[in-house]
Amino acid sequence: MISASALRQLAPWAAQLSDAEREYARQGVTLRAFSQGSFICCQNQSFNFWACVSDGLLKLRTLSPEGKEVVLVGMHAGGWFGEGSVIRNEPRRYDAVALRDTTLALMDRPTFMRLFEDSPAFSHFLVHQINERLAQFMGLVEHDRMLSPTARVARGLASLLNQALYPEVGRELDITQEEVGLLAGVSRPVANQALKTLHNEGLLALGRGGIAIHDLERLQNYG
DNA sequence: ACATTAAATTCGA
DNA sequence: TCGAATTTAATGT
Repeated sequence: MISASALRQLAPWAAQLSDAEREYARQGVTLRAFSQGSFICCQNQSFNFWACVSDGLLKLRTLSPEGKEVVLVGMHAGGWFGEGSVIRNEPRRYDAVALRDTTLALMDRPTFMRLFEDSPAFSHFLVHQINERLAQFMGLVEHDRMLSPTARVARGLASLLNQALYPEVGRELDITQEEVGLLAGVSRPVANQALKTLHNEGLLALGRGGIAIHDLERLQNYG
């Protein structure tokens, strides 16, 4: 079971709950570690937890009919995912793959459903979260054909910096260029060139094992 | 795929 | 415990 302080740190919604609700939530959340490259959950299999990245990096992905990987979204510390499958009580619609050693906080379905039904503050958070995701995906559809590697990298990074989804995130990401490639669905050298392009345009600065964002606005709307 | 460089680790005083 | 030497990891082309 997770500690009260750890829950407070991971879950912005926890602060809005009553003491009793928060304690109830805490008792339904456990931590689990996943090693780099491992599958957290697989498409078409059930995984009855709502999950939060405590530490690490992962991607949600699916395979196109031709067998090509399509990355839906990358997630890092503070991001919650899987509420859709838990609410519908159905198998996952995509895979979650750990891109580095990662620990997740997992809330079991009964706890989730009870909070969802009984706590207005919790439901409010969920609406906010789902709405923000929807906006993100609508942005993707809107720019459907722009699939240049640079644009994909720009959008992949921007999604990790979404203030609504990651309240604690700053302007800096601890992420290697190889991981950027995995998130954007491009090779490492291509990610390197894309990052260089974005740097030349003044959108970000590159460091070893990290990226500093200078212009999130333009990164989000790249292309 | 290879060359370069930064960072992390080991080793010896 | 400090710093040099070595190894490993990330980056650039």
